[in-house]
Amino acid sequence: MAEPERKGERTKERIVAAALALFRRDGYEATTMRAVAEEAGVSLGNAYYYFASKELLLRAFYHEVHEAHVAACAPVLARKKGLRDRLLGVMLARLQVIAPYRRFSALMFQGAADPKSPLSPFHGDMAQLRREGEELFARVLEGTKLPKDIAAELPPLLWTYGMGIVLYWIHDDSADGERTRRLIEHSVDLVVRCVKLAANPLLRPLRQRTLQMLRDLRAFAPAEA
Amino acid sequence: MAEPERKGERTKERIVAAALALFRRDGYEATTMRAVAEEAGVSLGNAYYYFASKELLLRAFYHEVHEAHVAACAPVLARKKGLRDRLLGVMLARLQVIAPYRRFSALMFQGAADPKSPLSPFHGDMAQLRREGEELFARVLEGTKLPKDIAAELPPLLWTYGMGIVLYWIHDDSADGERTRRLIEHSVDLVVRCVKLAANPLLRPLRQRTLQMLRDLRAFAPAEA
DNA sequence: GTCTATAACCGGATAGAC
DNA sequence: GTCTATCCGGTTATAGAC
Repeated sequence: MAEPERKGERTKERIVAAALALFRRDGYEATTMRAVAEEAGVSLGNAYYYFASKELLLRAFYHEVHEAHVAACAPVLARKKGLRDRLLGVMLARLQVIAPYRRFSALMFQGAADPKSPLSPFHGDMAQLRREGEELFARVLEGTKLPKDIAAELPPLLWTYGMGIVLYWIHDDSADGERTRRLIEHSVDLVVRCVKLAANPLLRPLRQRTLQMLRDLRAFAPAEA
Repeated sequence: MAEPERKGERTKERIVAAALALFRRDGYEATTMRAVAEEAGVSLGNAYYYFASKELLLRAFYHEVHEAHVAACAPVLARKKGLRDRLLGVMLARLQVIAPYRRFSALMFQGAADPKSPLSPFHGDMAQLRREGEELFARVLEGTKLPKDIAAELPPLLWTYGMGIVLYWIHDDSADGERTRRLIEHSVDLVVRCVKLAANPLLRPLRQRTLQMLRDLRAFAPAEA
Protein backbone atom coordinates (compact mmCIF):
# COMPACT_ATOMS: atom_id res chain seq x y z
CA MET A 1 0.00 0.00 0.00
CA ALA A 2 2.98 2.25 0.58
CA GLU A 3 5.07 1.09 -2.35
CA PRO A 4 2.86 0.61 -5.36
CA GLU A 5 1.17 4.05 -5.13
CA ARG A 6 -2.18 3.30 -6.61
CA LYS A 7 -2.17 4.24 -10.25
CA GLY A 8 -3.92 7.55 -9.92
CA GLU A 9 -1.59 8.79 -7.23
CA ARG A 10 0.83 10.04 -9.83
CA THR A 11 -1.93 11.73 -11.78
CA LYS A 12 -3.17 13.47 -8.69
CA GLU A 13 0.25 14.87 -7.99
CA ARG A 14 0.59 16.11 -11.54
CA ILE A 15 -2.68 17.98 -11.19
CA VAL A 16 -1.62 19.60 -7.92
CA ALA A 17 1.71 20.60 -9.40
CA ALA A 18 0.04 22.09 -12.46
CA ALA A 19 -2.45 24.00 -10.34
CA LEU A 20 0.20 25.41 -8.01
CA ALA A 21 2.31 26.54 -10.92
CA LEU A 22 -0.58 28.27 -12.62
CA PHE A 23 -1.89 29.78 -9.41
CA ARG A 24 1.49 31.32 -8.80
CA ARG A 25 1.84 32.57 -12.35
CA ASP A 26 -1.66 33.83 -13.08
CA GLY A 27 -3.43 33.98 -9.75
CA TYR A 28 -6.35 31.89 -8.57
CA GLU A 29 -9.26 33.47 -10.42
CA ALA A 30 -7.35 33.76 -13.68
CA THR A 31 -6.46 30.10 -13.59
CA THR A 32 -9.17 27.98 -15.18
CA MET A 33 -9.75 24.36 -14.38
CA ARG A 34 -9.42 23.71 -18.09
CA ALA A 35 -5.94 25.20 -18.02
CA VAL A 36 -4.97 23.14 -14.99
CA ALA A 37 -6.19 19.98 -16.68
CA GLU A 38 -4.31 20.75 -19.86
CA GLU A 39 -1.12 21.63 -18.00
CA ALA A 40 -1.38 18.36 -16.12
CA GLY A 41 -2.03 16.47 -19.34
CA VAL A 42 -5.45 15.18 -18.31
CA SER A 43 -8.99 15.89 -19.34
CA LEU A 44 -11.18 18.35 -17.49
CA GLY A 45 -13.44 15.61 -16.23
CA ASN A 46 -10.46 13.69 -14.96
CA ALA A 47 -9.23 16.64 -12.97
CA TYR A 48 -12.63 16.77 -11.31
CA TYR A 49 -12.37 13.09 -10.51
CA TYR A 50 -9.47 13.92 -8.19
CA PHE A 51 -10.52 17.37 -7.03
CA ALA A 52 -14.21 17.95 -6.71
CA SER A 53 -13.73 21.70 -6.84
CA LYS A 54 -11.23 24.38 -7.62
CA GLU A 55 -11.15 25.40 -3.97
CA LEU A 56 -9.90 21.97 -3.05
CA LEU A 57 -6.84 22.65 -5.14
CA LEU A 58 -6.28 25.86 -3.23
CA ARG A 59 -5.95 23.87 -0.05
CA ALA A 60 -2.86 22.20 -1.39
CA PHE A 61 -1.47 25.65 -1.95
CA TYR A 62 -2.18 26.73 1.61
CA HIS A 63 -0.45 23.66 2.93
CA GLU A 64 2.68 24.65 1.05
CA VAL A 65 2.56 28.18 2.41
CA HIS A 66 2.12 26.84 5.93
CA GLU A 67 5.11 24.56 5.57
CA ALA A 68 7.17 27.52 4.45
CA HIS A 69 6.06 29.50 7.50
CA VAL A 70 6.97 26.72 9.89
CA ALA A 71 10.38 26.49 8.25
CA ALA A 72 10.89 30.24 8.46
CA CYS A 73 10.02 30.18 12.15
CA ALA A 74 12.48 27.44 13.10
CA PRO A 75 15.54 29.67 13.45
CA VAL A 76 13.56 32.28 15.35
CA LEU A 77 12.21 29.76 17.84
CA ALA A 78 15.62 28.19 18.24
CA ARG A 79 17.52 31.39 18.90
CA LYS A 80 15.26 34.09 20.34
CA LYS A 81 14.51 34.00 24.04
CA GLY A 82 11.99 36.61 25.22
CA LEU A 83 8.28 36.52 24.48
CA ARG A 84 8.50 39.75 22.56
CA ASP A 85 11.27 38.68 20.23
CA ARG A 86 9.81 35.26 19.63
CA LEU A 87 6.36 36.58 18.80
CA LEU A 88 7.80 39.32 16.65
CA GLY A 89 9.94 36.85 14.79
CA VAL A 90 7.04 34.53 14.06
CA MET A 91 4.84 37.36 12.86
CA LEU A 92 7.49 38.88 10.62
CA ALA A 93 8.29 35.44 9.23
CA ARG A 94 4.68 35.04 8.34
CA LEU A 95 4.55 38.37 6.59
CA GLN A 96 7.62 37.46 4.61
CA VAL A 97 6.33 34.06 3.59
CA ILE A 98 2.96 35.27 2.36
CA ALA A 99 4.33 38.41 0.76
CA PRO A 100 3.95 37.15 -2.82
CA TYR A 101 0.41 35.96 -2.21
CA ARG A 102 -1.81 38.82 -1.17
CA ARG A 103 -4.78 37.73 -3.20
CA PHE A 104 -4.60 34.20 -1.88
CA SER A 105 -4.69 35.44 1.68
CA ALA A 106 -7.88 37.29 0.89
CA LEU A 107 -9.37 34.02 -0.27
CA MET A 108 -8.46 32.39 3.02
CA PHE A 109 -10.46 35.03 4.81
CA GLN A 110 -13.40 34.47 2.60
CA GLY A 111 -13.17 30.86 3.64
CA ALA A 112 -13.09 31.82 7.30
CA ALA A 113 -16.31 33.75 6.85
CA ASP A 114 -18.27 30.86 5.44
CA PRO A 115 -18.68 27.71 7.51
CA LYS A 116 -19.75 25.85 4.41
CA SER A 117 -16.62 26.67 2.48
CA PRO A 118 -14.06 23.89 2.06
CA LEU A 119 -11.54 26.59 2.97
CA SER A 120 -13.04 27.30 6.37
CA PRO A 121 -10.25 27.08 8.96
CA PHE A 122 -12.74 25.51 11.32
CA HIS A 123 -13.50 22.36 9.41
CA GLY A 124 -11.71 19.33 8.09
CA ASP A 125 -8.35 19.68 6.48
CA MET A 126 -8.09 23.37 7.12
CA ALA A 127 -8.91 22.95 10.82
CA GLN A 128 -5.81 20.79 11.08
CA LEU A 129 -3.82 23.55 9.44
CA ARG A 130 -5.21 26.08 11.88
CA ARG A 131 -4.27 23.89 14.82
CA GLU A 132 -0.75 23.68 13.50
CA GLY A 133 -0.72 27.44 13.30
CA GLU A 134 -1.79 27.66 16.93
CA GLU A 135 0.89 25.13 17.77
CA LEU A 136 3.42 27.59 16.38
CA PHE A 137 2.24 30.18 18.89
CA ALA A 138 2.34 27.60 21.66
CA ARG A 139 6.01 27.20 20.86
CA VAL A 140 6.43 30.97 21.00
CA LEU A 141 5.37 30.75 24.64
CA GLU A 142 7.87 28.02 25.49
CA GLY A 143 10.63 29.22 27.73
CA THR A 144 8.67 32.28 28.82
CA LYS A 145 7.46 32.23 32.39
CA LEU A 146 3.79 33.02 32.05
CA PRO A 147 1.17 31.72 34.47
CA LYS A 148 -0.13 28.40 33.20
CA ASP A 149 -3.76 29.45 33.04
CA ILE A 150 -2.91 32.38 30.81
CA ALA A 151 -0.53 30.44 28.60
CA ALA A 152 -3.18 27.79 28.05
CA GLU A 153 -5.57 30.23 26.41
CA LEU A 154 -3.09 32.26 24.41
CA PRO A 155 -2.42 30.20 21.29
CA PRO A 156 -5.88 30.52 19.72
CA LEU A 157 -5.94 34.15 20.75
CA LEU A 158 -2.60 34.82 19.10
CA TRP A 159 -3.68 32.93 16.03
CA THR A 160 -6.66 35.28 15.80
CA TYR A 161 -4.37 38.22 16.32
CA GLY A 162 -2.27 36.95 13.43
CA MET A 163 -5.36 36.73 11.24
CA GLY A 164 -6.14 40.33 12.09
CA ILE A 165 -2.70 41.41 11.00
CA VAL A 166 -3.08 39.52 7.74
CA LEU A 167 -6.41 41.22 7.16
CA TYR A 168 -4.75 44.58 7.58
CA TRP A 169 -1.96 43.57 5.24
CA ILE A 170 -4.42 42.54 2.56
CA HIS A 171 -5.56 46.15 2.42
CA ASP A 172 -2.12 47.64 2.91
CA ASP A 173 -0.92 49.20 -0.31
CA SER A 174 2.31 50.62 1.08
CA ALA A 175 5.55 49.49 -0.56
CA ASP A 176 6.62 46.03 0.62
CA GLY A 177 3.97 46.01 3.32
CA GLU A 178 5.93 48.65 5.17
CA ARG A 179 2.92 49.77 7.16
CA THR A 180 1.99 46.25 8.13
CA ARG A 181 5.53 45.69 9.36
CA ARG A 182 5.22 48.74 11.58
CA LEU A 183 1.83 47.59 12.79
CA ILE A 184 3.33 44.24 13.72
CA GLU A 185 6.15 45.87 15.63
CA HIS A 186 3.86 48.14 17.58
CA SER A 187 1.11 45.65 18.18
CA VAL A 188 3.43 42.87 19.28
CA ASP A 189 4.76 45.29 21.84
CA LEU A 190 1.25 46.01 23.07
CA VAL A 191 0.26 42.38 23.12
CA VAL A 192 3.24 41.50 25.25
CA ARG A 193 2.57 44.36 27.65
CA CYS A 194 -1.06 43.35 27.96
CA VAL A 195 -0.20 39.74 28.60
CA LYS A 196 2.20 40.76 31.33
CA LEU A 197 -0.35 43.17 32.73
CA ALA A 198 -2.87 40.36 32.82
CA ALA A 199 -0.52 38.43 35.08
CA ASN A 200 -0.68 41.21 37.67
CA PRO A 201 -2.39 40.02 40.88
CA LEU A 202 -4.38 43.25 41.13
CA LEU A 203 -6.23 42.29 37.98
CA ARG A 204 -7.15 38.84 39.14
CA PRO A 205 -10.95 39.30 38.88
CA LEU A 206 -10.75 40.63 35.35
CA ARG A 207 -8.30 37.91 34.35
CA GLN A 208 -10.50 35.17 35.77
CA ARG A 209 -13.52 36.44 33.91
CA THR A 210 -11.61 36.74 30.68
CA LEU A 211 -10.07 33.30 30.93
CA GLN A 212 -13.43 31.78 31.70
CA MET A 213 -14.91 33.36 28.61
CA LEU A 214 -12.05 32.11 26.47
CA ARG A 215 -12.48 28.61 27.84
CA ASP A 216 -16.17 28.74 27.01
CA LEU A 217 -15.33 29.89 23.53
CA ARG A 218 -12.98 27.01 23.03
CA ALA A 219 -15.38 24.47 24.44
CA PHE A 220 -18.10 25.41 21.99
CA ALA A 221 -15.87 26.59 19.22
CA PRO A 222 -16.80 25.75 15.67
CA ALA A 223 -13.40 24.09 15.79
CA GLU A 224 -15.03 21.14 17.46
CA ALA A 225 -17.85 20.88 14.97
CA MET B 1 -34.95 66.65 -11.88
CA ALA B 2 -36.65 65.73 -8.66
CA GLU B 3 -40.15 65.31 -10.07
CA PRO B 4 -39.93 63.55 -13.40
CA GLU B 5 -37.70 60.70 -12.20
CA ARG B 6 -35.74 59.88 -15.29
CA LYS B 7 -37.38 57.06 -17.17
CA GLY B 8 -35.17 54.29 -15.93
CA GLU B 9 -35.53 55.27 -12.31
CA ARG B 10 -38.70 53.25 -12.03
CA THR B 11 -37.12 50.24 -13.73
CA LYS B 12 -34.17 50.38 -11.41
CA GLU B 13 -36.42 50.29 -8.40
CA ARG B 14 -38.36 47.38 -9.76
CA ILE B 15 -35.12 45.44 -10.16
CA VAL B 16 -34.01 46.18 -6.62
CA ALA B 17 -37.40 45.21 -5.25
CA ALA B 18 -37.36 41.96 -7.19
CA ALA B 19 -33.84 41.15 -6.06
CA LEU B 20 -34.56 41.82 -2.40
CA ALA B 21 -37.68 39.69 -2.49
CA LEU B 22 -35.88 36.79 -4.10
CA PHE B 23 -32.82 37.12 -1.87
CA ARG B 24 -35.04 36.86 1.16
CA ARG B 25 -37.02 33.96 -0.20
CA ASP B 26 -34.27 31.84 -1.78
CA GLY B 27 -31.00 33.26 -0.50
CA TYR B 28 -28.31 35.02 -2.48
CA GLU B 29 -26.61 32.17 -4.27
CA ALA B 30 -29.86 30.46 -5.18
CA THR B 31 -31.21 33.63 -6.74
CA THR B 32 -30.17 33.92 -10.38
CA MET B 33 -29.88 37.18 -12.24
CA ARG B 34 -32.24 35.65 -14.77
CA ALA B 35 -34.84 35.18 -12.06
CA VAL B 36 -34.37 38.73 -10.82
CA ALA B 37 -34.81 40.05 -14.33
CA GLU B 38 -37.91 38.02 -14.92
CA GLU B 39 -39.44 38.97 -11.58
CA ALA B 40 -38.77 42.61 -12.40
CA GLY B 41 -40.25 42.17 -15.87
CA VAL B 42 -37.07 43.11 -17.73
CA SER B 43 -34.56 41.23 -19.80
CA LEU B 44 -31.35 39.88 -18.37
CA GLY B 45 -29.26 42.36 -20.33
CA ASN B 46 -31.39 45.20 -19.08
CA ALA B 47 -30.88 44.21 -15.47
CA TYR B 48 -27.16 44.37 -16.09
CA TYR B 49 -27.57 47.82 -17.58
CA TYR B 50 -28.57 49.05 -14.14
CA PHE B 51 -26.51 46.74 -11.96
CA ALA B 52 -23.17 45.74 -13.35
CA SER B 53 -23.00 42.73 -11.05
CA LYS B 54 -25.05 40.65 -8.72
CA GLU B 55 -22.99 41.90 -5.79
CA LEU B 56 -24.15 45.43 -6.49
CA LEU B 57 -27.68 44.31 -5.82
CA LEU B 58 -26.58 42.90 -2.49
CA ARG B 59 -25.51 46.36 -1.42
CA ALA B 60 -29.08 47.54 -1.56
CA PHE B 61 -29.93 44.68 0.74
CA TYR B 62 -27.25 45.66 3.24
CA HIS B 63 -28.54 49.20 3.28
CA GLU B 64 -31.93 47.94 4.30
CA VAL B 65 -30.50 45.81 7.08
CA HIS B 66 -28.49 48.75 8.36
CA GLU B 67 -31.57 50.97 8.44
CA ALA B 68 -33.34 48.31 10.46
CA HIS B 69 -30.45 48.19 12.93
CA VAL B 70 -30.42 51.96 13.39
CA ALA B 71 -34.14 51.86 14.02
CA ALA B 72 -33.79 49.02 16.50
CA CYS B 73 -31.11 50.98 18.38
CA ALA B 74 -33.13 54.16 18.76
CA PRO B 75 -35.09 53.13 21.86
CA VAL B 76 -31.97 51.70 23.48
CA LEU B 77 -29.98 54.87 22.93
CA ALA B 78 -32.86 57.00 24.12
CA ARG B 79 -33.51 55.12 27.34
CA LYS B 80 -30.39 53.33 28.56
CA LYS B 81 -27.82 55.33 30.45
CA GLY B 82 -24.65 53.43 31.35
CA LEU B 83 -21.97 52.38 28.87
CA ARG B 84 -22.61 48.74 29.55
CA ASP B 85 -26.34 48.83 28.96
CA ARG B 86 -26.05 51.00 25.88
CA LEU B 87 -23.41 48.82 24.27
CA LEU B 88 -25.25 45.66 25.19
CA GLY B 89 -28.47 47.05 23.75
CA VAL B 90 -26.86 47.96 20.46
CA MET B 91 -25.16 44.60 20.10
CA LEU B 92 -28.28 42.62 20.94
CA ALA B 93 -30.29 44.77 18.56
CA ARG B 94 -27.85 43.92 15.85
CA LEU B 95 -28.07 40.23 16.52
CA GLN B 96 -31.83 40.43 16.38
CA VAL B 97 -31.92 42.37 13.14
CA ILE B 98 -29.56 40.10 11.25
CA ALA B 99 -30.98 36.92 12.72
CA PRO B 100 -32.82 35.87 9.54
CA TYR B 101 -29.78 36.50 7.37
CA ARG B 102 -26.85 34.38 8.45
CA ARG B 103 -25.66 33.56 4.98
CA PHE B 104 -25.74 37.20 3.94
CA SER B 105 -23.56 38.17 6.85
CA ALA B 106 -21.00 35.67 5.70
CA LEU B 107 -20.97 37.40 2.34
CA MET B 108 -20.28 40.71 4.01
CA PHE B 109 -17.19 39.20 5.55
CA GLN B 110 -16.04 37.87 2.28
CA GLY B 111 -16.31 41.42 1.04
CA ALA B 112 -14.27 42.71 3.94
CA ALA B 113 -11.50 40.32 3.03
CA ASP B 114 -11.15 41.50 -0.52
CA PRO B 115 -10.28 45.14 -1.18
CA LYS B 116 -11.38 44.72 -4.76
CA SER B 117 -14.84 43.53 -3.87
CA PRO B 118 -17.69 45.99 -4.35
CA LEU B 119 -18.80 44.79 -0.93
CA SER B 120 -15.61 45.86 0.85
CA PRO B 121 -16.60 47.99 3.85
CA PHE B 122 -13.56 50.13 3.15
CA HIS B 123 -14.51 51.46 -0.23
CA GLY B 124 -17.24 53.51 -1.82
CA ASP B 125 -20.81 52.94 -0.86
CA MET B 126 -20.01 50.36 1.75
CA ALA B 127 -17.46 52.61 3.44
CA GLN B 128 -20.26 55.07 4.05
CA LEU B 129 -22.30 52.29 5.58
CA ARG B 130 -19.39 51.34 7.81
CA ARG B 131 -19.01 54.93 8.97
CA GLU B 132 -22.66 55.00 9.88
CA GLY B 133 -22.10 51.85 11.86
CA GLU B 134 -19.26 53.51 13.74
CA GLU B 135 -21.48 56.51 14.32
CA LEU B 136 -23.87 54.23 16.14
CA PHE B 137 -21.10 53.31 18.55
CA ALA B 138 -20.18 56.95 18.93
CA ARG B 139 -23.71 57.50 20.16
CA VAL B 140 -23.30 54.61 22.56
CA LEU B 141 -20.52 56.62 24.21
CA GLU B 142 -22.61 59.76 24.53
CA GLY B 143 -23.53 60.54 28.10
CA THR B 144 -20.78 58.33 29.45
CA LYS B 145 -17.89 60.14 31.08
CA LEU B 146 -14.90 58.64 29.34
CA PRO B 147 -11.67 60.55 28.77
CA LYS B 148 -11.86 62.30 25.42
CA ASP B 149 -8.76 60.70 23.98
CA ILE B 150 -10.11 57.23 24.64
CA ALA B 151 -13.61 58.00 23.41
CA ALA B 152 -12.17 59.36 20.19
CA GLU B 153 -10.64 56.03 19.23
CA LEU B 154 -13.37 53.74 20.41
CA PRO B 155 -15.97 53.77 17.62
CA PRO B 156 -13.87 52.02 14.96
CA LEU B 157 -12.61 49.63 17.61
CA LEU B 158 -16.13 48.79 18.72
CA TRP B 159 -17.21 48.39 15.12
CA THR B 160 -14.45 45.83 14.71
CA TYR B 161 -15.54 44.14 17.91
CA GLY B 162 -19.03 43.94 16.45
CA MET B 163 -17.68 42.34 13.32
CA GLY B 164 -15.93 39.76 15.46
CA ILE B 165 -19.18 38.91 17.18
CA VAL B 166 -20.93 38.54 13.85
CA LEU B 167 -18.18 36.24 12.66
CA TYR B 168 -18.72 34.06 15.70
CA TRP B 169 -22.45 34.08 15.12
CA ILE B 170 -22.02 32.96 11.54
CA HIS B 171 -20.49 29.78 12.86
CA ASP B 172 -22.83 29.45 15.82
CA ASP B 173 -25.25 26.62 15.29
CA SER B 174 -26.92 26.83 18.69
CA ALA B 175 -30.67 27.42 18.72
CA ASP B 176 -31.57 31.06 18.11
CA GLY B 177 -27.96 32.13 18.39
CA GLU B 178 -28.11 31.37 22.09
CA ARG B 179 -24.34 31.02 22.38
CA THR B 180 -23.71 34.26 20.56
CA ARG B 181 -26.08 36.02 22.90
CA ARG B 182 -24.11 34.74 25.85
CA LEU B 183 -20.87 35.73 24.18
CA ILE B 184 -22.22 39.23 23.70
CA GLU B 185 -23.24 39.49 27.33
CA HIS B 186 -19.90 38.32 28.63
CA SER B 187 -17.75 40.17 26.16
CA VAL B 188 -19.60 43.47 26.53
CA ASP B 189 -18.90 43.19 30.20
CA LEU B 190 -15.21 42.63 29.56
CA VAL B 191 -15.01 45.42 27.03
CA VAL B 192 -16.52 47.88 29.48
CA ARG B 193 -14.17 46.77 32.23
CA CYS B 194 -11.19 47.10 29.95
CA VAL B 195 -12.20 50.55 28.80
CA LYS B 196 -12.56 51.67 32.38
CA LEU B 197 -9.28 50.05 33.27
CA ALA B 198 -7.63 51.91 30.43
CA ALA B 199 -8.72 55.17 32.03
CA ASN B 200 -6.73 54.32 35.15
CA PRO B 201 -3.84 56.77 35.64
CA LEU B 202 -1.47 53.94 36.53
CA LEU B 203 -1.78 52.62 33.00
CA ARG B 204 -1.00 55.91 31.35
CA PRO B 205 2.07 54.69 29.41
CA LEU B 206 0.28 51.67 27.99
CA ARG B 207 -2.76 53.78 27.15
CA GLN B 208 -0.69 56.38 25.36
CA ARG B 209 1.05 53.78 23.24
CA THR B 210 -2.18 52.07 22.39
CA LEU B 211 -3.95 55.27 21.45
CA GLN B 212 -1.05 56.32 19.30
CA MET B 213 -1.17 53.06 17.42
CA LEU B 214 -4.89 53.38 16.89
CA ARG B 215 -4.44 56.92 15.58
CA ASP B 216 -1.80 55.68 13.16
CA LEU B 217 -4.14 52.95 12.03
CA ARG B 218 -6.88 55.42 11.36
CA ALA B 219 -4.60 57.85 9.54
CA PHE B 220 -3.47 55.23 7.06
CA ALA B 221 -6.55 53.11 7.16
CA PRO B 222 -7.82 51.63 3.92
CA ALA B 223 -10.89 53.62 4.87
CA GLU B 224 -9.18 56.67 3.41
CA ALA B 225 -8.22 54.94 0.19
C1' DG C 1 -13.79 -0.91 -8.88
C1' DT C 2 -10.44 2.54 -10.54
C1' DC C 3 -9.52 5.75 -14.00
C1' DT C 4 -10.21 8.73 -18.08
C1' DA C 5 -12.60 11.26 -21.51
C1' DT C 6 -16.33 13.81 -24.06
C1' DA C 7 -20.36 16.41 -23.95
C1' DA C 8 -23.31 18.87 -21.79
C1' DC C 9 -25.44 22.21 -18.02
C1' DC C 10 -25.82 26.37 -15.51
C1' DG C 11 -25.47 30.99 -14.30
C1' DG C 12 -22.76 35.34 -14.21
C1' DA C 13 -21.36 38.53 -17.44
C1' DT C 14 -20.81 40.94 -22.17
C1' DA C 15 -21.70 42.48 -27.24
C1' DG C 16 -24.12 44.64 -30.14
C1' DA C 17 -28.57 45.45 -32.68
C1' DC C 18 -32.68 48.25 -32.27
C1' DG D 1 -32.82 51.88 -22.35
C1' DT D 2 -34.08 47.65 -23.86
C1' DC D 3 -33.55 43.45 -25.98
C1' DT D 4 -31.42 38.85 -27.98
C1' DA D 5 -27.59 36.09 -28.63
C1' DT D 6 -23.36 34.64 -26.89
C1' DC D 7 -19.30 33.93 -24.18
C1' DC D 8 -16.91 31.89 -20.46
C1' DG D 9 -15.67 28.98 -16.78
C1' DG D 10 -17.02 26.05 -12.78
C1' DT D 11 -19.37 21.91 -12.42
C1' DT D 12 -21.91 17.59 -13.60
C1' DA D 13 -23.55 13.46 -16.27
C1' DT D 14 -22.29 9.71 -18.37
C1' DA D 15 -20.10 6.45 -21.19
C1' DG D 16 -16.25 3.64 -21.76
C1' DA D 17 -11.38 1.71 -20.85
C1' DC D 18 -8.15 -0.58 -17.83
